[in-house]
Amino acid sequence: MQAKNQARSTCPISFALEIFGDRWTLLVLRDLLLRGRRRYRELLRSEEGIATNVLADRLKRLERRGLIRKLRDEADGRQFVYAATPLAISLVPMLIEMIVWGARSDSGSDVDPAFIARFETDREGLIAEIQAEVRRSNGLA
Amino acid sequence: MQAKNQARSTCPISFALEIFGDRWTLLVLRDLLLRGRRRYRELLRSEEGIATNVLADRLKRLERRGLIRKLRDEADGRQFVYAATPLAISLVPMLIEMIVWGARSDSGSDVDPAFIARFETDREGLIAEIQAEVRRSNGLA
DNA sequence: CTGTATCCTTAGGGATACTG
DNA sequence: CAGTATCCCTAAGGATACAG
Repeated sequence: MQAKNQARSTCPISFALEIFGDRWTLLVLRDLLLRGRRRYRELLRSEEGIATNVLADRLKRLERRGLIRKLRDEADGRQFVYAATPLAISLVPMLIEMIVWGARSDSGSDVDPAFIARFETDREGLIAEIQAEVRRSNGLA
Repeated sequence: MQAKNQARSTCPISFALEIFGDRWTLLVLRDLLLRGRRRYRELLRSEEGIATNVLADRLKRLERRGLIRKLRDEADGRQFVYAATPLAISLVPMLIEMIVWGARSDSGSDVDPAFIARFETDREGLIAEIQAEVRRSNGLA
């Protein structure tokens, strides 16, 4: 008896939603990919106030799905860090589009205008830079 | 006493998730924006099998949020159609990125390779074309 | 520090019957 | 056709105490 979720469709959006179609997963990925948070406690203290059990659950799911890996901190062997895999890093373009959409749609958002300007004029470069930064910080694990 | 959801953050991703951070909303938007489904019954018979009450609820939320409008069908005054607003249409780039990510990540997805090829070589054109098609079909309401 | 374990409550959502 | 209205049940998720 294989794990049978819920009648998997062949639609890629449906597939994506299986991974981050909930209220918390994408916020964790945001913190990992765009805010350089790599430790449990860092992820825990995000503005939205995720609960400890929920965070633990999301980290496990993301690891099972191959979006993150849990590594021992090289600087301090007693600590752990979560590193984004290439699969997660390839999600950056979508996250950027979501940020830009949200920033344009919500007057109450606090996105740096320089970020939007950069997006308008050099989308590819912006994405490449963010992805490079994640890879770099992964290397420093 | 204003409607107070849940400690709104100023993050645009958080904002976006308030609108479509669940298992169904984005599928409805997919059908409206990318599959030309405009009627209740059309939206209802998507492969994922949304329940009638859930669909009705999502359509109301989307209308309240300004992503769709419910219009009388001009061809048949007794029927209704749901039309994507510019706000929803501006979500197309993000949806496209999600599709491409899902298609690349899921071997079981059934995305047309020609779609991916077009994305690789002419992303802007592809997006513009899809958006134009939605606007056109809205005009025909 | 990095989580587990519990408890408890609510929202989400499937099934289905029904209505204008 | 285009939804409403229920019923019912489970999964999601807060709060908090505890553990390695």
